[in-house]
Amino acid sequence: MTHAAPGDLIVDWYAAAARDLPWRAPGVDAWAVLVSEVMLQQTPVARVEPVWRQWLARWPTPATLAAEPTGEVIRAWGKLGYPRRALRLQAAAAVIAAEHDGVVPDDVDTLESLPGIGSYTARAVACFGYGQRQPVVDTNVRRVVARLVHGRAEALPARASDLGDVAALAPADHDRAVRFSVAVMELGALVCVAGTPRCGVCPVRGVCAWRLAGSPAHDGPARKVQKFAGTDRQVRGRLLDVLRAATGPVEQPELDAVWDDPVQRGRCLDSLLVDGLVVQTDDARFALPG
DNA sequence: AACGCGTGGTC
DNA sequence: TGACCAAGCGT
Repeated sequence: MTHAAPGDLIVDWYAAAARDLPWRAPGVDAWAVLVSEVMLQQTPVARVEPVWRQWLARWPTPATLAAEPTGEVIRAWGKLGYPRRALRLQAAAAVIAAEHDGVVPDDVDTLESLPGIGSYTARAVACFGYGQRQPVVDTNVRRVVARLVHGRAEALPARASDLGDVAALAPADHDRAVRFSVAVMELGALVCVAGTPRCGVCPVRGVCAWRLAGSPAHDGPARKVQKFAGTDRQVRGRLLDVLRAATGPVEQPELDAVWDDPVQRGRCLDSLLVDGLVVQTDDARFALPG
């Protein structure tokens, strides 16, 4: 008797267990997929959903986003976090509009050359947006591969061989291989999670190298969790929050009120100016870019 | 290659 | 309750 390959088990599990997410609906185009993928970089699904709907209703094509004042784009990004992503997404839209006839490229290398689009996002767009057979490796997938294939408790740092590891798990059939790429991510997001994995409901528990090894604890160094309170990130967030809420340019004292330490405050405001998230007006006030 | 970059939910 | 976590990217 033959055993189903892990990739097939994961695809079949996905058919029954996948979340019903709007960017996975039939007819969602590559632009909508691209917007979702950039928003989902480090931001949870629940917070992305409403903003993604608003963006696609407002900017249904790359050209429409490219034509918008950047301040409006930053404002519409809202509190998704890491607002430089909004800047880069608009810059990518501008390249798509100017150099690709407004059509999101379907080639991984071309996608990867766009601002804010790296290895993960390029492959996600090619696979989810264009139905290509592509290994798509994010943190969830690296964790699944670490356990299922390598018998380790936690993901290793990203490395070039990740793509081959995932490709080796994919079913031979084209359509199933395409679905496998999203399915293995979903498995990592719902079952093979970072905290306590739900091995009892895992479709590949019987062939998982980590389980078969007795679920050994992670041996390497614990990865350090980044601080937030008191960091420049927090200060930048507060400064930008004031500017997003304002209808026009704001005076310096209004920004000074968000943080006591003038040195750190000044450094953060300057970095926002350097990033292009904030501009200074002729009369020395501050605003989102026009 | 390690680090900086936002925000809010969870246990 | 604060540590941990969430579909990365650029430098």
